Amino acid sequence: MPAARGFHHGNLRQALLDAALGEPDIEGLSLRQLATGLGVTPAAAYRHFASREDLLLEVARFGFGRLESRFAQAFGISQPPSDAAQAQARLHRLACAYLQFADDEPPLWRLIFGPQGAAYRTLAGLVDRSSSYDYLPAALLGLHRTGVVPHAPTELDALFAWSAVHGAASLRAGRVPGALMPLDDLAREVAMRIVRSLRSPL
Amino acid sequence: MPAARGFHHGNLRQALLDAALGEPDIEGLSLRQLATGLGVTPAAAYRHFASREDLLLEVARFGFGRLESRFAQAFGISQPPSDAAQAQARLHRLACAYLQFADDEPPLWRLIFGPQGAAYRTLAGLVDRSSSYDYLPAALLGLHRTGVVPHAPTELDALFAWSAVHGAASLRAGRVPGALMPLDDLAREVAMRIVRSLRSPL
DNA sequence: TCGAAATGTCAACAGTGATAACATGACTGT
DNA sequence: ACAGTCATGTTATCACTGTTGACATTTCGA
Repeated sequence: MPAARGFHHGNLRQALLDAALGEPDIEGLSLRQLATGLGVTPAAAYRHFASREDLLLEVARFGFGRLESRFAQAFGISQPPSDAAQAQARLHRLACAYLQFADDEPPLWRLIFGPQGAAYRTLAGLVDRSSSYDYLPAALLGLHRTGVVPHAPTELDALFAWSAVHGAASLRAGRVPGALMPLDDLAREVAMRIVRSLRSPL
Repeated sequence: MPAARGFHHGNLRQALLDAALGEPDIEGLSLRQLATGLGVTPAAAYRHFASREDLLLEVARFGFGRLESRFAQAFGISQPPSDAAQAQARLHRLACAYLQFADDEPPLWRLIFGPQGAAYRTLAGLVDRSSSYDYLPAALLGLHRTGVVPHAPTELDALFAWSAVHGAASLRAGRVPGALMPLDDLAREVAMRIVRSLRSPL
């Protein structure tokens, strides 16, 4: 258990993580710059992280936590929605949270969902056992329970919904022109169409 | 105009591009390794590319061309579909092409749609004026013309469709468990739900 | 044929991740 | 209070990277 302030620098580990979080291009950061920027020798970083990759993995882990807490807050109290409007609002909030994360913290977004993101996610064991998987299906189930949607949503329905939201966030993060509308509008349009895809007959 | 075979190596430029295409991690490639692997001095590469980034940009340009040609082939003859089934098949083929590209050439996919992808796309000026933008809207329009969909699809409809397909491809490329079904099935499910989202009332 | 342009080599620079050997601050048990 | 041990830092160094400038050679056109 590291003391609140060590001797030379005082929890350098956290300082490195914080500095990494402040970097505009996390994947491209330089350990040496980070260390010297903190007034410490490059080699000092290796007392706290086995490698550069290890640092990035830790940052990714933190980023996932942040995303998941956004989800949790957007999901709201886990009581089943009593109202159709409530159920739809919940889905809308989830879409907003996803998009907002991409908007608020592009470096973290790129780190997590970028090319190496898959590696980070699996190495950190963070997606497969993450409850992030569960928010969307739960929201869809709420739509069914409140009568918005006739059939109980399947796993494929959830995957489709996730694809749509994730895709929208990706296009937005990628500055694709069409996706650069006010965030709330985009979220609403996406959520609305997900609902439509679920209640269309056959 | 470079001769088919130069003197020392013979069109080194193309050889470098080809070698880069064969690399498992294009963004992370080493110019020196690439050059020495081709039996040539590192500095030689700079006779053909201003920088490493310039090489990657060229590769990205090529990759976009490949993706677009897949789209073109999937779209098929540009005659308006006479049949509802034809219109739906066209959308399905487009989804397949997108997913297949992600499946067939992960390195290119990551390069193009990864974190720096936006930079490459804009620097290369390849997305904004690319006809890749037009295939999906055209396919949706075909759905309307053949009576599959009641209303003429809007730009937002096209954006949503793109998000769904792109998101599915991203999740698949990211090895998200749910997306690892046979490609054809995934494409079918996604295309079907896009259609549903379009023909649902209100 | 001869000069210019294209294309390569060589040598060097600064910057990077990483490691081994060493130094020192800070805690811990007696 | 002291001695020892561990945690944490420094120094020096390695191999590797992108990039550049000065030089060499090959090819091609006037």
